[in-house]
Amino acid sequence: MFIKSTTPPTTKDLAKAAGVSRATVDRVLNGRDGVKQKTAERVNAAIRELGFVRNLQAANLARQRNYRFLFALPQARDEFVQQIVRHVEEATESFSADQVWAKVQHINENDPHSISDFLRSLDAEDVSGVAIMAPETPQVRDAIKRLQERNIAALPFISNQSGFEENCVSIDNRAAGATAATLLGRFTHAKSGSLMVVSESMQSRDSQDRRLGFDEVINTQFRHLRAIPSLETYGDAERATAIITATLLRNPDIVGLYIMSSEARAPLKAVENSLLKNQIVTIAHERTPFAEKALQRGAIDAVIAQNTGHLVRSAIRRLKNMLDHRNTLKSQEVIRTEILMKTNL
Amino acid sequence: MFIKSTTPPTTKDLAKAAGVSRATVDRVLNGRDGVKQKTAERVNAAIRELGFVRNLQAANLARQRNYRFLFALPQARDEFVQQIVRHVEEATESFSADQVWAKVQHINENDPHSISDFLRSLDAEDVSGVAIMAPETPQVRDAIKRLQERNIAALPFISNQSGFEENCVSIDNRAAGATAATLLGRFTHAKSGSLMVVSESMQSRDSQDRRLGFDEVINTQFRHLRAIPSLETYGDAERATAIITATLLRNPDIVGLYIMSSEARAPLKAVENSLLKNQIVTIAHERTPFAEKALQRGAIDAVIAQNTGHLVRSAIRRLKNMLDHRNTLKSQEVIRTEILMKTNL
DNA sequence: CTATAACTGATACACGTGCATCAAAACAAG
DNA sequence: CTTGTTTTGATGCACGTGTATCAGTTATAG
Repeated sequence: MFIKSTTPPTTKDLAKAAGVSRATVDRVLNGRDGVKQKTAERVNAAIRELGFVRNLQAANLARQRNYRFLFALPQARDEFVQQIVRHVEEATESFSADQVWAKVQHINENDPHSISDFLRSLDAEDVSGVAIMAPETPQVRDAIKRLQERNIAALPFISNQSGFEENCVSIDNRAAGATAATLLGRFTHAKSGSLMVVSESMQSRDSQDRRLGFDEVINTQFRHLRAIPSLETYGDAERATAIITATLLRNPDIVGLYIMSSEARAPLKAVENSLLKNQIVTIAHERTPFAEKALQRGAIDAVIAQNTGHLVRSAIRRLKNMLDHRNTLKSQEVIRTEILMKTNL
Repeated sequence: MFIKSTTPPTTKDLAKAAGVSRATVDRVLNGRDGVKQKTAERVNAAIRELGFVRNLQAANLARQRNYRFLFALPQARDEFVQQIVRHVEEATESFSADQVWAKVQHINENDPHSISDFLRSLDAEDVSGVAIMAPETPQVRDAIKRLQERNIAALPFISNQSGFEENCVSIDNRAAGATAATLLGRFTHAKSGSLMVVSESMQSRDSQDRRLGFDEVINTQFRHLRAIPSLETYGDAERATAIITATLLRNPDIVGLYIMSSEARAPLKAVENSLLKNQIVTIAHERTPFAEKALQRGAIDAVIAQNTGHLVRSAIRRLKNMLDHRNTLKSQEVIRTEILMKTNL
């Protein structure tokens, strides 16, 4: 149990223990200069000895710190983005008592130049940190680095930005693809057959990674199955219907479908209209309201997803930790690749 | 974006807006009496108008509040409990700057009387809240209620306690069982066969719920499979080996194994020593180091698990919210039934 | 040994809220 | 109207830390 009524040590206690004044303790704690090394060491020794931990509440109160975060999200308002928006709003409500606010700002994810301009326009007075969801480009990568120089915390969000592996909220897309492949392979009972892969675009690194993980598993563990080249919908429902219907006709041996993009509506409809609908095992991405319903009625067999709420809160915590100069608890912030079925919604 | 340099409204602003003094605002905010209804309403109107949110940091500082939480866990030191202990320690580290500490206290989970005694012995000066992991009994249920009366937050943790559905960190065991069944059913390619279910004990409600969900799915969706009665190990490795080996011999058509208890070691060994080892699809529970290794080498096909770290942090947040009188964000605290495979560890 | 620089201490106020006390004002009952 | 009660205001200190100023103390260089 806890030792009865012990209050945690304060800077006052520190000063007494180290035999210095509170002013000196303050200089050491906040890295101001003008302190002899020997004195600083005495203070640090006292910190270790007493197990002193700075009271963040009091510190933030004193320096009037508050946390204003921006989520820079794609303009495309697909269900996945909408989910994120919703969770940002939810989070801002539950965090407001802790002086944390978050807002969404839509950006043109395909115009790196405008993103970079936008990020440059931010003022540390207005926003303390930004979570950026945009494809990887040199401009954006640079802009992020420059933000950090101006004391604005910046965090690649969901989309990968190489060079920030250690400090970003991202998804292991390769694992996601591999998981989808495993499920497809094991759910399918056919002796042989083809697997259809549908994506919005294979340009993005996310899609490429997913496909990579997918092929890896199919080619090594399910050699009786054959993954055909990815179909690209370009976010166009009509095009999606057309190419999928055509592919189904051309490959009557299709036994599985992997929908990599978050918009599953059109691809699924095309399959459901075909004759094969009950014999095709379907795996989709992202937990959207549509995907949930499809799971319920059995049109989709499993969904690979990230917990969007968790993604958002994780980003907020990471941004906050960056500003507080404390290191993030790794295990807390690992974003799990979730598998959802009808039974564990 | 945020409005440039706006500071959130304070009680002072509230007082001015409502045309009363800070003392009156204080009386309203903290529910002290001696305020005319009409005045209180003026203050509340101002709160709504300004969007005032009490600064918890400042409030906690003023009232010297800190959060000391206790996790009352079973004495049995199986891998699952050990995981929880580890995460409690980890959490206490990352939360200490926010004046939150957590400790573990092992209790005899099978002696409701001693648990109740223990809970009664707690003093609000020492501990602000308790998360209790113990089987449901009237004594424990009562003790929890009495704790709350003494201003100690109490939270049924993982084990179900009926009557606290709305306010506990728990697992949907029925969904877990159903998910296991679905996976077993779909992973198994045999035309017919038996499924073996192994549990530590079928006494606990958790086990019963899991079995219920399991049977429900098998009996409706996989009628070519037959779930045989649960085998109980009573936590005894030798006994486990013996009964499982015997069952395997008696039922040569076994194609699937569902290990419901968190200790998968003995059951798995028994199966691996048998002749059928490669033909049996195995689903286990809880992400323990052993289970992870077994997944890697293919001895277990999937694991149904809760994210222990998330469980612990969720409990801490809930306890804190109870004391702060704010309501918990539902979506944040839903504990997902996770499916783990080799590819998404 | 002085003159200067580098360090340290003392002191005060701020942040937003909780809490307590006492006086002043408004109201109700007789 | 007086008396007593209820409601309100004014004021002050506390919590733990950040920040600033100025005086006082050492150390260092010349």
